[in-house]
Amino acid sequence: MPAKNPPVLAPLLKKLRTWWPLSDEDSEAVLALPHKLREYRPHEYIVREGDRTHQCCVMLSGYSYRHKMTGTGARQIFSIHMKGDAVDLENSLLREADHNVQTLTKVEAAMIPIADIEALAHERPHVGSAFWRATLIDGAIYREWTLNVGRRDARTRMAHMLCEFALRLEDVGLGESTDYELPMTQEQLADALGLTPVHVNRTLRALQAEGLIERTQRAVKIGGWDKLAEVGDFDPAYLHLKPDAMGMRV
Amino acid sequence: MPAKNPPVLAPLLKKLRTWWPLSDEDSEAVLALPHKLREYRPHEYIVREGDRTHQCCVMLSGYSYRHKMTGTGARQIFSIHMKGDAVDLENSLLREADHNVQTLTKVEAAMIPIADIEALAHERPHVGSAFWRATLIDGAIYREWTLNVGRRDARTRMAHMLCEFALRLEDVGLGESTDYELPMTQEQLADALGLTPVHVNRTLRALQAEGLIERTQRAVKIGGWDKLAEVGDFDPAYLHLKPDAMGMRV
DNA sequence: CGCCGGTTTGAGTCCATTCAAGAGGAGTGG
DNA sequence: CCACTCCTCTTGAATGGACTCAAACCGGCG
Repeated sequence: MPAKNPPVLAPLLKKLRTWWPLSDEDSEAVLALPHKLREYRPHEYIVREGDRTHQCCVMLSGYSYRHKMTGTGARQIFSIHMKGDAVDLENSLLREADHNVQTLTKVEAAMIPIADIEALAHERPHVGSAFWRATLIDGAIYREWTLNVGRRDARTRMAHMLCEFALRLEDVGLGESTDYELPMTQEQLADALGLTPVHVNRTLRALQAEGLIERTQRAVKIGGWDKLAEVGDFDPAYLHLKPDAMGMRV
Repeated sequence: MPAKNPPVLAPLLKKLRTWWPLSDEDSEAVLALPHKLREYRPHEYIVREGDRTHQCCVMLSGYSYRHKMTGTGARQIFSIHMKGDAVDLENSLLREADHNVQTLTKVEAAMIPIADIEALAHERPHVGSAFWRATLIDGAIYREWTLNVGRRDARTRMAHMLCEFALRLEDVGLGESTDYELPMTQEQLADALGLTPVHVNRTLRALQAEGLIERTQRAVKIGGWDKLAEVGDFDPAYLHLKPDAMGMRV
């Protein structure tokens, strides 16, 4: 079922172009990647640890997250994914999946056979470079996440993460950097931060009491970006956002 | 100063071949990458946060580590690197370095201009794929590190890390998996594990009291691999080692 | 209306931290 | 060869940030 609608893979292309200038031909080749549309329900697994997947899931709408569990059942979330993210390259390019990817909300996705991505990367080296770079940026985000979990206290950790989400969501055009949707339960926040749900609750409410954030239902409003960034020890350099996007903030 | 000695970049080639079969021509092209030899002293910076590097440092001997500091001066180590690792691809391919790489011991390295690596990846797509995969594996190791720091207690964390080092060192042919050199101070171990040096000391000595490890000077001897792996909740899948290497253990 | 998943709050506990002091080892200089 | 210094390791005691246990509250939904 080859692509008919030109713009379906546009979010992927946008992401790839961030760090590598692609010619019109290269761009069209990306958009022409064969794919099938697929919809996931909330809380559905996209990839499960141990799976051998042969296609890559590019997100078009909704949110998902990457996680893994310890032998005792404790869970750690590594990252949140949104529009434009290719969510299981790491799993399908290596032997077998070493972690899980699960949806947070309903997700619309384009499934691309991994073989076609590889073939395209070989035919068009610039596309290959763009994918490679996207992978490197994911790595940078993982590292910051580790620093956050390993060396910051609960309050700082939480503020930092809220700042990261703000900028990433803004970057892909979802919400303002000071007011965005965040469909995570406190338990999921806890798993992302390496805390317990109870302590997340207290931390959140402390930030709220200070007027740094406002949390209604599943949305976050930031009252005073600069202050929150300071509390969260947040420097967006590691996100490697587009130069012009960088200028807008901090 | 182009390469004359054929085998200088052999460790890099070995690593690249682990996950992608390279033809003889591709292999020779990798070995023929222009490079300069360089030596670093212990504790010297290879890359500093904020640097813009234009060459890639491939380690030939010695150890180095990747780290970043919070605004309050707390440090988190993300990974340890050894023979064959290309240590600053992430930094030189993106705009500017978002973290530091520093030597642990004396290091011999081959410095390759990043432009030559990119050119080779473009000319020879299989080489590009091999580099890409190496990056993906680094990502997998970061994720496990995060899980370790975020969701395991000190004892488990330490055991897990010692297991990881054992297998990785064995894989590159440095020491046995049950007896290896580990030139890290307890303070560095603490920064890697997200603990304090004092608590690392207590944890180490507790493991030793149980007969699980023996630590003399800067070396580790593992007394009972299976037991340590169990204590450390260690499953080597995330390292994505070669299939045949995997069979040897666990 | 009553269930159910998620949130909120309190009280007590514990793992890891902080503070502090001493011991061991390697290197330097007199 | 011995002092002296610096760095790392070791151990004890007290503290504290985050956890556990537990109960109540809330809003959405069948």
